[in-house]
Amino acid sequence: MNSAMTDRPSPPLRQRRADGERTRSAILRAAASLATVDGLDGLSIGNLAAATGISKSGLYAHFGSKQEMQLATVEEAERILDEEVVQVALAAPDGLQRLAAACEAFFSYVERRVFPGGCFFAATAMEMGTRPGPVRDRIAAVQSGFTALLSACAATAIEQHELPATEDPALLAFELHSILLGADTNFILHDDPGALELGRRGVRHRLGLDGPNLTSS
Amino acid sequence: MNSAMTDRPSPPLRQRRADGERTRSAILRAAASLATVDGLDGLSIGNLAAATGISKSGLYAHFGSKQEMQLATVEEAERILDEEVVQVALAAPDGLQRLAAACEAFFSYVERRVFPGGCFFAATAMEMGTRPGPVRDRIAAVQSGFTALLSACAATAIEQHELPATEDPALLAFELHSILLGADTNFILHDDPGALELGRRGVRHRLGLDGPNLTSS
DNA sequence: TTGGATTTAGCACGATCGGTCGTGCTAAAT
DNA sequence: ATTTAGCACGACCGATCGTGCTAAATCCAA
Repeated sequence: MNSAMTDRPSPPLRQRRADGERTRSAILRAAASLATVDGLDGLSIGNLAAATGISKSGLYAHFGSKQEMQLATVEEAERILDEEVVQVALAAPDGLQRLAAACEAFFSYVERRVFPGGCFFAATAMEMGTRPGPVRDRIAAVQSGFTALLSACAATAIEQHELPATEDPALLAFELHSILLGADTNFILHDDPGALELGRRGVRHRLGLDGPNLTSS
Repeated sequence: MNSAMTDRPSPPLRQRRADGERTRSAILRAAASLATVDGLDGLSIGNLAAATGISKSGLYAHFGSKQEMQLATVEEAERILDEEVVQVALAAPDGLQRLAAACEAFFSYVERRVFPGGCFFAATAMEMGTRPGPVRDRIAAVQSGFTALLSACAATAIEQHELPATEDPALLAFELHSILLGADTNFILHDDPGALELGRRGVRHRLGLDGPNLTSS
């Protein structure tokens, strides 16, 4: 219903050159990092140019407008989140273990400062939430996708009787996602690693993994 | 250790006039609302001046700098949060009921769009989290205060045996706060009232209020 | 009623914003 | 070897940023 936004950036419709591709990647990596500190809108063309050692007009050879640049930056962040969190989770067996693995992968990804400002999508979700447009839609889609992943794992875990049948996968996914978001926010706002530990405890508690007889199994 | 920031804004050290106080309040109310949409940094002096019908330099008679204005805006938002959420919670009896009342007051405050961009502090926490300074400190203090309130209620609830003695008040406060934060974020990002309903269910579930025999008591 | 202080507006500043233009340079396709 | 086109540059645009300075309008007290 909304603007279809999966099309590639229009300006360089022809093929790309090897060195151009390299600098483009470097730009996007820097842009994704800077965006978690200054925000997607707060990230200015001039700042990004200075940070990458490229002239402003040089950037416009790669991205025709600021919005295109933001879109490409979100896609880059999506790629990083996928390889840092989603793929790690997918390496674990489906069900409860994958659920726990996904959460732990997220905590680790925040803790290792893959982005200086914490999770890219936590940082940009609130900022862009009130600004309709393709960038917001893209960020919202990533959030939905991640929640859907958690929800699917939860459903499997219930099927496998690793969680009580009374659990609602959607509700559990929401609660876990909230814990990840809360831990990330507190970690950044208070610059306190203890926030991540609290998040880990919250996940374990919610999944029933820290209770009675759980020393090694 | 950090900058002590409880001192009053310096510029209007003399006494204020009645109408000046009124316009100052009007400015701050508009600023707090705009900040939840554009961000505290994204809110520009020019925009605020246009929104309030006051000239840019007129604003500078009230706040000597942008940072002073941000600080005053945060204090205004603090006042609103207090009267919309904290005071409502304090009207309920201490313990589990107050805990539930605090969460419901928060959901209501988001739902009624007291701020157009959802909770002021959720919107600004991530934005300012990476920018050290008195504004960040102030926002962090409010967050800590709210969590402390939840934690205190939880402790009382445990004492009153409304919650199992195995509960950790700090952990419960963190989880509830995360749910509030997650509900607000999803509500804004997806423009979906269902997010608040999910949040309410999450709170009920976490407090053990939706289980077996809870029709009217 | 008048004097003094407080608001507020007008105007202008340097910096930076996103964006365009024309121009070379160089890697790749021919 | 020559053409082609992606890539990057410096200069520059109008607009807006935060921030001053100054003068006029306005209210309060004596």
